[in-house]
Amino acid sequence: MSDELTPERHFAEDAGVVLSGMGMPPAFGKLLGWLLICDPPHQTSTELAHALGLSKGSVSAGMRMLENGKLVRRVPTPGRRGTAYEMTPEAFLRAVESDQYRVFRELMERGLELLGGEDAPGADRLAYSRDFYAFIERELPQLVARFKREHDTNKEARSDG
Amino acid sequence: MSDELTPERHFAEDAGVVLSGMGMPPAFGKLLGWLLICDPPHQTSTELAHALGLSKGSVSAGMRMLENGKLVRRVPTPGRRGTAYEMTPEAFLRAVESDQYRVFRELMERGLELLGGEDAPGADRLAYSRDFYAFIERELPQLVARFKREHDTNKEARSDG
DNA sequence: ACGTGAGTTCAGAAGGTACTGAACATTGCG
DNA sequence: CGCAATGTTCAGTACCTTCTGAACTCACGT
Repeated sequence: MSDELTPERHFAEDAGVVLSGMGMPPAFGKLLGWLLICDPPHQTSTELAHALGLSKGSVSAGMRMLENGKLVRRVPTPGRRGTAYEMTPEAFLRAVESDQYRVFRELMERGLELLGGEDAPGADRLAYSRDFYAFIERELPQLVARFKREHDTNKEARSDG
Repeated sequence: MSDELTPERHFAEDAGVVLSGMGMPPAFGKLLGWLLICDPPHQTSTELAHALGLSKGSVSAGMRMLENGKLVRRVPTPGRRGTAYEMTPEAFLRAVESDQYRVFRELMERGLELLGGEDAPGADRLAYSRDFYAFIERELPQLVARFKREHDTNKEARSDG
């Protein structure tokens, strides 16, 4: 590992701090941050470990998490040794669409069952919150789709101009 | 603390598990879950501690966090001793609108600066992600507003019918 | 003004989690 | 087939966070 702090490395460390503040392991955030800006975009585990000063074990665990979340994918490395990864182009879109809202909605569904249904005394706030998360869960994918559409449109406009 | 597991208590414990899985202290989730369904809706610290089997210290810390996040507010308790809290009616709406997306966007702005601007080599993915979070940050409040509108409309329709 | 109950703060303990490093497995190349 | 390098697993460690319990402060009511 190099001890000098390149801008890339600096950003990866920042990402580690932010993500760990959200309950993820720091190494997870560092890997994600690095993969967001590294050149070339695909990196092997060894390269990642070296670039970020992490042990092979940490990289292995972190990459497994990233793969599970579909934030990263393996890329074939013909000729070269080892497995390389790169960030999914729409990693962050997926992260936002992800099931964090579903988890909340399900929690509240369970709560409504425990209380004895929507009309049970004291269930009004719970039902309202459940409705809200169901709404978000339903609408967010559409919002993301709209971003993609609008962004592509802008890109075309720029290259036309 | 009572050791029996009422439905309300059970739900609060569930909420503690879910929230702690998201990087929040378990006590924070328990308090939030309890306040979402308790009857009456306003509860003093002592009542909360008793209901959830938490120490006064934990309740104090947890309620401070909830207050900071504007998820809970103090309610005046004329006559009675102590401070009572109740959940903000739109607590979860606020939680979704909250600044988690801003944090990401700012992280990526910082990254772009470190790399030397939007056109720096390797900055394309970062710029795209930044655009995305900026978009979400902009649109989510509108989505939440739409939920409120539609929900109110539905309520009127129900009470009219 | 005093006493009582409520809330905050803080030090210490307990528990949990992430990281490391070494042993093991696996894959590609000579 | 063996060598070398890569990736995985796992036990141990170090760290960090949360919770408790006690001491303290504060405010109300009598």
